[in-house]
Amino acid sequence: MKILLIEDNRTIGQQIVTFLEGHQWSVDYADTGELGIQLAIHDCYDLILLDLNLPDKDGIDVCQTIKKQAQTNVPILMITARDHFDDKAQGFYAGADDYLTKPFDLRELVLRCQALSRRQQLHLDKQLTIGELVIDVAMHQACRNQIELQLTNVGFKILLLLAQSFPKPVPRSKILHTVWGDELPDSDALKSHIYSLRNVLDKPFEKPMLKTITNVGYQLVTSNE
Amino acid sequence: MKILLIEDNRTIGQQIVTFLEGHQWSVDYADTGELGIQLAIHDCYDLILLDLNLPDKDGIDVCQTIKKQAQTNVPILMITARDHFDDKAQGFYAGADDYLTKPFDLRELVLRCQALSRRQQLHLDKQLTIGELVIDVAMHQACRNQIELQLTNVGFKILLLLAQSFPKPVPRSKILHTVWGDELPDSDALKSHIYSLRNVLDKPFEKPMLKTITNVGYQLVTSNE
DNA sequence: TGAATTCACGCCAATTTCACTTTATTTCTG
DNA sequence: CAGAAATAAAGTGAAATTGGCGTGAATTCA
Repeated sequence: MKILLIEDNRTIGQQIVTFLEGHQWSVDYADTGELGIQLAIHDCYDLILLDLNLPDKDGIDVCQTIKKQAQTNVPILMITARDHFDDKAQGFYAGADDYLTKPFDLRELVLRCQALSRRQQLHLDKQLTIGELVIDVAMHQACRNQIELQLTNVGFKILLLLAQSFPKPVPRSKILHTVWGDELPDSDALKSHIYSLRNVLDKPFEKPMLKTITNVGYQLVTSNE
Repeated sequence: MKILLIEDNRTIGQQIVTFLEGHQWSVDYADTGELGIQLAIHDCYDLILLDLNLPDKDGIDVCQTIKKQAQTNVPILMITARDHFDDKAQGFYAGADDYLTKPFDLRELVLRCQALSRRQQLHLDKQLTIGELVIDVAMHQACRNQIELQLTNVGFKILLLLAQSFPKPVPRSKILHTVWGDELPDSDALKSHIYSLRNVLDKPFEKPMLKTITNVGYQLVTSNE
């Protein structure tokens, strides 16, 4: 899971980052609202932790801007010392998905992060069916028309991501992050993987399912289009 | 919104039901875990409020059973007096989407209900509708009269901007800036893109939607004008 | 040794440019 | 104050250009 933490207090920020990284999550850290917005819009995160009390910008504005401009529907968990009803109301109206008041138990933060991300990726251990394509996550296996696809590891990851986002297209950057995490390959390896994925997913069949959206990314489509 | 409340204490239950119904939500009420499970499985709710302290069954079990057997992936908000971390952890591991400890402000319950249902709704795509034109940002797709428009990347950007500003006209300079940023094309490329945008958006249809405002820019219009 | 990655080449669609036509707006003149 | 002429703005469509992406072989990695 890839998380963005927006928090001006570096001591608290570091503490949270350390704790979350202990859970095998990759955490980016922004100490100003402006930086937070930039990162949120240009990268793809699974979750954003937002402290409302920022020096340069109002946290509520930051939340609204991100919700409006981010490419994906990323959940936002607000962290703040303010615990009056009006503050919470303002936060939720601005689009927050959860609201935690300081001081809090770091372990509870983790629980709520998990709950939010779980909701995002609902169908993780079930069987996914997209048209004539069936993906079994647990079995690490995919079939099209009952014929098993001979996928490589990366190929499977890409296909799974595309299937989970179906019918929405997945931006290139999102695929890169999901497959390679923070350490992106130097050159464009994704292209080659898409190519070989097409060889097993599309080549042997009538109609292609993997569609390119120029300048954006890729998308799974079913025959009726 | 259709909500199921599972709560054994009838006084508290009635209080919550009344308050939620005041928000124009329809609330079903179950005072035992068994009844709650039955209702949750056979009806479709947008949200389930579950008190953990039930007489006949453990609330955690109820939560797990519902998550497992319900047809839809309905969000569950747990309500309980238990405030310890272990309790919360148990609740979240059982699949809870949010966790509220008694006593709580009923208005906060409403906020959290809204946040949960909103997140659920977001999975359905947000669409912009202007007259007979429908734009789906996530799908990167636009339809007029149910007919998909074959837009280029730039064409889509322009149309989206026009739609977002509807019914106001958008000045040329704004379009240029949105599509090309700071590095504007040397000659007047926008003219050509408007031309080709008209070819797909207006040509195949009865009435044009893309109107020129001389010396200013362009504007989307609906037929009744 | 098979999978992952890099690289170079080439195609093609999207974009840009340009020359020309049409339409709108202003200015000029009887 | 017409109505014509001049000027500016926008539309049209084809040709030129670019950049993104597909392709498959070569290379590295694990």
